Amino acid sequence: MPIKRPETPVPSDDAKPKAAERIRRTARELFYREGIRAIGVEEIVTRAGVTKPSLYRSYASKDELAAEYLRDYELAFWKVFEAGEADHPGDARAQLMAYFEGLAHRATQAGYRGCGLTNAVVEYPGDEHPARKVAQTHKRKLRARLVSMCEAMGARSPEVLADGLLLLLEGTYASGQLFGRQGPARSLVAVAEQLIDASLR
Amino acid sequence: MPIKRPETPVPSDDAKPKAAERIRRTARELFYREGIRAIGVEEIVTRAGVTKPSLYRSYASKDELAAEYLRDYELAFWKVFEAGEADHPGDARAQLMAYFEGLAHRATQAGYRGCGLTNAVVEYPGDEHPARKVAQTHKRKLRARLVSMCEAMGARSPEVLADGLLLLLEGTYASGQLFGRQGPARSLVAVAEQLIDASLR
DNA sequence: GATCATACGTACCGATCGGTAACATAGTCA
DNA sequence: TGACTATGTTACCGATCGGTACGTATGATC
Repeated sequence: MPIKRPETPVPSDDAKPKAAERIRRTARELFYREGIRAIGVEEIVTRAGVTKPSLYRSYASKDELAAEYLRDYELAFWKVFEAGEADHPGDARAQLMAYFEGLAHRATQAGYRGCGLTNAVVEYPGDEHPARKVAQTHKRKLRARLVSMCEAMGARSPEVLADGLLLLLEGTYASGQLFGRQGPARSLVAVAEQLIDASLR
Repeated sequence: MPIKRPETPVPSDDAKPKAAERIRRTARELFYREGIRAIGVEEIVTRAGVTKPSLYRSYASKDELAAEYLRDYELAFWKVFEAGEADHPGDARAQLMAYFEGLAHRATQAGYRGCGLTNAVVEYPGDEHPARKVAQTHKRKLRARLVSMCEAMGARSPEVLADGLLLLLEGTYASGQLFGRQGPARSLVAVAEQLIDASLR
C-alpha cells in the first residue's frame, strides 16, 4: 500500500482548502449569471454545500468575495484574450480579430450576460467598492494593451483606434444582453475590420 | 374675485397628485445615480418627504416604480436624441452626429452613470422583470431608428452601419462610467465619422 | 354644519440581508 | 496518546428589505 502523501506539495504557501474553493467557484457562477447584488451569501454557501462561517473565514466580507470573483474573472479574460497570440504570432490584428470573432459568437447566444467586470461597475457606482476598483484597474490595463496593439498594426492614431475598438468591445458586452440572438454584436467583426482599415496609414 | 376653477381640467382621466410626482422625481434621480437595487423604497419616500403607503397607492410595487422610471427616462432620451432634427432637417448624418457630440461630452464628465435603460438590464438579468422589458423594447426601437437613419444616409449596408453605431453608443455608455474624464468616449465622434465614411457607397 | 370621498401618516408585518459567537470535528506531529 | 491547528456546524445577531392594516387630516358638496 503506497504511503499517502499530502495533497498539497511541500512549498505551497497558499493552498486554498476545499470549502473556500467551492465557495469561490459557486460565487463566480452566481455573481456572473445573476449579478452580485442579486445574490445573497446564504445562497452562495447553500449552493456550495457549506455554511456561512466557512465563507467568512476565507473572505473578509461579501464585497471582498466579489472582488476576488472579479480577479478570477480577469485572469480568465486574459486567457481568452491572449489565446490568439499562439495562432498568430507577431500579427496584432489577427490576434485581436480572433478575440473579436469569439466574442461576437458568445454575445449572440441566448442568456449572454456581458462582461462581469463592466457589470460590477454598473452595480456599484461608488468609487470605494473593492469590486469596482478591480474592474476599473483591469479596464485601464486593457485599454493600454489595445493601444500597443494598435501601434503594432501601424495605425495613424493608435489611441483613437484603440478607443474605437474599446467602445465596440464594451458595446458588444452590453448589446449582447440587451438584444437576443440577432443583436448588433453579429456585426462586430465587420465593423471592426472597417474601422481598422480606415485607421491604417 | 374669479371663480376658483379646479386644478385639473374636466376631461383629465389620470392627473397624478402631488406625492406621487415627488416620489417619481426622487426615484428617478436616486435610481439613476445609485442603481435600482441599491435604493430602498424607504429612502425614496424619505427623500421625497412622503411615506411608504403614498408610494404603494400610486405604484403597485418597487419593480413597477422602476419600470415607470425607465418610461420617463426613455421619454427624456428621445427628446435629446431628436433635438438635432430641428437644427439639421433632412440631414440624418448631422442629426446623429449632434447627438453623438453631446453624448461624448456627457460621458467624459466625472460621475457619469451611463444609460439608465442599459443599466437596468444589467441589474435585472431575468426576462420577466418589468423594468427590463421597458428597456429592451426601447433598445429595439432605437435600433430600428438607427437603421432608417443609416438608410437615409445612403449606407451600403444600413443594418451593419446601424449595428456599428449602436455598439459605439452602448460602448460609450459603459466606458463613460468605467473610465473617468479621459476615457475612450472622447474619441466617439472621430470614430463614428470614420465608420460612416467607410460605410457610404 | 354634517357628509363623504380622497389623500396622507403611524406603526407594524414577516422575510431576508450581511455577519458572528460558541462549539464540534478531523488531521498533523510530537 | 495528547496538544495544536484548521476546518466545519448550529444558532443567532441587529438592520434593512418590500409591503400593508388601519386610523387621521383635508376639502368640496349639500
